[in-house]
Amino acid sequence: MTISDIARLAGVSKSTVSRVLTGSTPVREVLKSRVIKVIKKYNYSPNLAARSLSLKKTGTIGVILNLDPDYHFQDYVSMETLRGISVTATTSHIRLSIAIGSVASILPGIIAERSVDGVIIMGLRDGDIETLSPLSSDEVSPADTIPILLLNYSQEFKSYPSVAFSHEKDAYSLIRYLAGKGHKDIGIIECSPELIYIQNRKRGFLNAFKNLGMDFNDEWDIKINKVNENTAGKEAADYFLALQRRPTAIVASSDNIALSFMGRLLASGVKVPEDISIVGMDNIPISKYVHPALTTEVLDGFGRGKKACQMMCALINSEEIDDKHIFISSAIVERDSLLDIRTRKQRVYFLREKDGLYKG
Amino acid sequence: MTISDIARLAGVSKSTVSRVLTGSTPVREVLKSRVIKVIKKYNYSPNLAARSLSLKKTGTIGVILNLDPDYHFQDYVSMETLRGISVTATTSHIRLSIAIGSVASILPGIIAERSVDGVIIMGLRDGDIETLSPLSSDEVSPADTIPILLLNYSQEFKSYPSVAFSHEKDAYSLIRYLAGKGHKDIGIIECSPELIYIQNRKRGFLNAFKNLGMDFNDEWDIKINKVNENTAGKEAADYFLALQRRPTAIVASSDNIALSFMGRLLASGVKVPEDISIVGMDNIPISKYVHPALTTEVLDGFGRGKKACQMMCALINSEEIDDKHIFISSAIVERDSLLDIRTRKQRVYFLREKDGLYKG
DNA sequence: AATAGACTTGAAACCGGTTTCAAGTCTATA
DNA sequence: TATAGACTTGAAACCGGTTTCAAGTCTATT
Repeated sequence: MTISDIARLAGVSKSTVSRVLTGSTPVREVLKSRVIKVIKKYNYSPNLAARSLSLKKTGTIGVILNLDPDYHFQDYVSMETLRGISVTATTSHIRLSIAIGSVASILPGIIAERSVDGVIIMGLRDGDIETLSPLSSDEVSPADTIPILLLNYSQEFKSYPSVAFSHEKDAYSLIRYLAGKGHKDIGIIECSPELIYIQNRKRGFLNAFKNLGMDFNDEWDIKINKVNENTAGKEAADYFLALQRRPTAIVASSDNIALSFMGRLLASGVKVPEDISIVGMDNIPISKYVHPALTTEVLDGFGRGKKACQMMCALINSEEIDDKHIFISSAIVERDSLLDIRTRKQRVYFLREKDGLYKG
Repeated sequence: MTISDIARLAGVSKSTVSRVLTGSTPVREVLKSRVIKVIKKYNYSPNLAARSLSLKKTGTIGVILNLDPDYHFQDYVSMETLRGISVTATTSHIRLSIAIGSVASILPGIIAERSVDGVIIMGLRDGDIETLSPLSSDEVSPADTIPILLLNYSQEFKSYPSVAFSHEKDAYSLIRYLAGKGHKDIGIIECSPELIYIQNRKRGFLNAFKNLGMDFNDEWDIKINKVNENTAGKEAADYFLALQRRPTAIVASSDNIALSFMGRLLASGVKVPEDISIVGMDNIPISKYVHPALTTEVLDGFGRGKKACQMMCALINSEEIDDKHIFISSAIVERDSLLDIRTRKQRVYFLREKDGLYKG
């Protein structure tokens, strides 16, 4: 079923059918309704390839998950982001093309073949900047390139628009929050310290320590280069268990690390939160239901995806955008794995349905 | 940069450039190398829309995640499946277009606009069959439709090819395995009993009980209609805690349920596995690292995705396929949440790196 | 040396839409 | 009633590829 078939069946030219479809030019009511009837009858929808070719627009957004494709997704927040993008795209009748793998291997191809109108990149790393730069150099005419939107922010990438979590600010708030609960001795688990967001968080932590007049003990900052977050938690636990003097609270760079860290501590007879408080990040669903329930930072992945999709649509339509860089700030949800060491009271959380959020 | 530009720059006709690109017809070496040089120089790649229009093939596979888009992804295995599809597609130079939402609202559109060469549907439900059937009726000419591949299997859908887990057989094996550990009193948590795979599992369970001469106690079969698996676990725990006589082992329909169920039991002072053994399903990464480590059924999501992508490619190319229905069987990984009640010995698992698998 | 057959190549048609352009129709005004 | 201007519509060009078809060139055989 093509536009010519519809035209023939409705007794008009294909130009007229096209005008009815796009609404670009008014069509007499009598013809219009005749065309619509035929379209409905045969459930006709214009061929995407033909339309894209003519309009020089594909109606598709590309999403690159810049991950090692050989490893599991373990990343709840990324999946929530994807869901946010998808739901928003669907309501705008925009298609989504996704690819998992390195930006370097994926991006040049999709730009050359013009299969999408814009690209959203998740999880860009420092080294990947070299892949992007030739695309925005002076040699390339603007017509030969497409908008690129990043889902993380760094100084190095700041020429590209972004929708990212405000990790630095959030990390600062978290330390202030813990200090408010009486914690002065705070440890940090940094998993994959080469990741940009881990570095941003680190800056926030250090700033908070400095401004709050707290010591930052290097011995309590463990860096783990592990893709598998679960063994990272175990490794970190073994490290802290071996120390003479331990922090009263430990901040992990994800809930997965926090949970496996906590599992290992519990198995070793350490009491959480009585001996050590634990704070995670991500608010993965299970974190609310483990025992003790995990105190964690809530990252609104869905919101990030939604904003990203909206911003990408604006970029594609060359609309004015207010902010080139949008930041999504986190909240802290306090559950049982955190002890207030001034009162030595732990919250009894497990049965509650609703989380009380603290926005820093 | 278009094919005509390349042709002009190389001093040949665009037919010749096309022949160099597709390899459809031999081209003299001298011209060929001239064309290739120009293509390389300008990093040219044919426009996807134009190519699709001409070839009547998009080189794209559609994936529909038939989920309520308003709810979180919580499904590790589905994400692993997506990863399997993606990795396999990428190596075959095939694009992936994904959509999250109901089949009914998504499928007719993508078929009408011909934006993909085939569709893989995840999580089809019983009611959705009505959306599919008009597409395969006699009224529709074969040229107007595209291959559809399902990622779950049911009697009702069996006219469609599928790549699915062998839930019925696996459930049977699991009961036999538990019986081998001395468990005669086994409970079941069925979350969302309207789902096809839950029904398939149920059949396997019942068959096993019957064939092994074990009683199936209806009181120990709790059905929970909850989208949120975590509250489901809590609810199930409350139910079993209130019973006079409890089973010695409980099988949950996912790790998430098992973990929140276990969390609730532990918080109530019940010992796992001494009082109750727990078995999950999915083998989500964290299940290996909680305390006690969860015994669970391993579903090879990645493998399912890989097979699905391969099968879809075969369907698109109208190749002969050996089996219309491919089944991926699970394995059991035994960790600490399961007690052998003949010896009353629990395995000490937590520190082990490698899982010992049992294939039923 | 003539000719059949294989090989190579470019022109033109085609895929299915959108849009420009020009022609035809209708209405309003002088 | 003649004519300007607005409105409606179809023909044709175009988007950027692939493929058919026919013509030209080259080699091999008689």
